[in-house]
Amino acid sequence: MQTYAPALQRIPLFQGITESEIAALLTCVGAAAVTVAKGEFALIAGDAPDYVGIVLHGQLEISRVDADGNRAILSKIGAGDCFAETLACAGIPHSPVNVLATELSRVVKLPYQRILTSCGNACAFHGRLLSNMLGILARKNLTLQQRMEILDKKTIRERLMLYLSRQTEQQGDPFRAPFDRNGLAEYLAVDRSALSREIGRLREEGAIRVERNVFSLRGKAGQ
Amino acid sequence: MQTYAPALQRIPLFQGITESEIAALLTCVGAAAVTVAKGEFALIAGDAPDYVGIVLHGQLEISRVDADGNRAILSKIGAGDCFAETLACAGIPHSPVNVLATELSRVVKLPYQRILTSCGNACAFHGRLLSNMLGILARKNLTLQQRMEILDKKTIRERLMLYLSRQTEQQGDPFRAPFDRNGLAEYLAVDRSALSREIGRLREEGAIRVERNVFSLRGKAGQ
DNA sequence: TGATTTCCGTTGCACCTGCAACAAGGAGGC
DNA sequence: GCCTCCTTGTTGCAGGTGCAACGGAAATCA
Repeated sequence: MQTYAPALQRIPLFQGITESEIAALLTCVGAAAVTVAKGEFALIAGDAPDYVGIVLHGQLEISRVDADGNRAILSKIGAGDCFAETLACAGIPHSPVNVLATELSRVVKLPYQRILTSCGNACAFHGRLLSNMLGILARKNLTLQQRMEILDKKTIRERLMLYLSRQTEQQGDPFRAPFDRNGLAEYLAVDRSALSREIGRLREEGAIRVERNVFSLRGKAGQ
Repeated sequence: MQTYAPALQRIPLFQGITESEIAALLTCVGAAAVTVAKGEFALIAGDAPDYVGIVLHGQLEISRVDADGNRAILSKIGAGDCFAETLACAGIPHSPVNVLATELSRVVKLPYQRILTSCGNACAFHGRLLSNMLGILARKNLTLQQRMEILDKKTIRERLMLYLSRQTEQQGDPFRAPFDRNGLAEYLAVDRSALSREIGRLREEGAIRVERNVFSLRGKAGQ
């Protein structure tokens, strides 16, 4: 039945928990696996997100519907990703988002209340689950915060330079960005061509060096 | 000694826990209260944020120092606010930020590891503490996400309209914004005068109605 | 009441940036 | 090789926006 325990072993939520412990945990919290056909919803706006969702396989998109009926896709998730965990933890009674399967998918739902209330059994890994959960939320928090600092800047140059200096701090000086130009432009929330233009200017001024997605803050002279 | 338990009762981290339980909890996790003089640091960049900080009284500012030495103030916190909780939960070994007291302050530090490992005593409220913690992180997450959606928009008009429609969804139609113009401009990350200009245009077009910080999406005709 | 400060709207101006279109180079498929 | 698709750089243009400055209205306070 719970043949999906092995697959879960690698995702952040279950890090540090052995396969057999995961299996025990799943029955302990009353995990339920469901299949979601393409075009169907794993979670509908308005429903209570009282569980943590995990994608076993497939592809789903998280979207929000405006009052005007416009649908905005917030993100896409695949195997190993979680969903609804923030809503569940925040205790939001009605989901503001939809989770729609764009292909045949299978997801597990862990009832949030039973994640919280540690079972009577002496399952120490239950504590680990909570710890992992806190870690996931906190790291997502830091990620959001980091991008927000960038989006607070008003010019492309400021956003780019802040991004570059942050990355340089973390990865050392010549560093490889995990984006192509399009991705970087999206991350900085600016137009791609305008970004290219600004990169060109900075390069010409000798402030940065660029080759494909490898950046260096050392000017030409500095080598 | 732990005369500060009553003050803690009202902050989100301890919601649903009685005063006496809080006192027990504090000794249980080994909470330590420290006084921080004006100009001193409660947390220095590079140090291990292995605790959750709570401000009992006073005022502190969280700042980040660039490689160039420029200091950027990220936020200010006061009585009842928490700090370092995200870093602790994320397991960040070295704090990227400073927490500086701008006036004589007193803070409590709860060792994170001991928050996680529930004490041997049957303290059920320990679970509540974890639940509260998850709630805090998750809500902060949603707050960040919400603003991020706004900052993703490229024009003032789009940002403002998105903000207004979100607020209208939550508060009903004529709603009072918790900002003055300056604050709203900061939240939307745009220039104040440019925001005023755009508000003027929208009003003239009949798309919105505004009086001070009360907004309505119903056009003039709609009443 | 009068003075001071804060908040808000307005405007002129420069310029940054989004947008669209195009070209060059590279990667991969047949 | 040849073709196609993807990525990146470039450019003209229009318009949105930051910036600075000013003036009036409202609020706070003595």
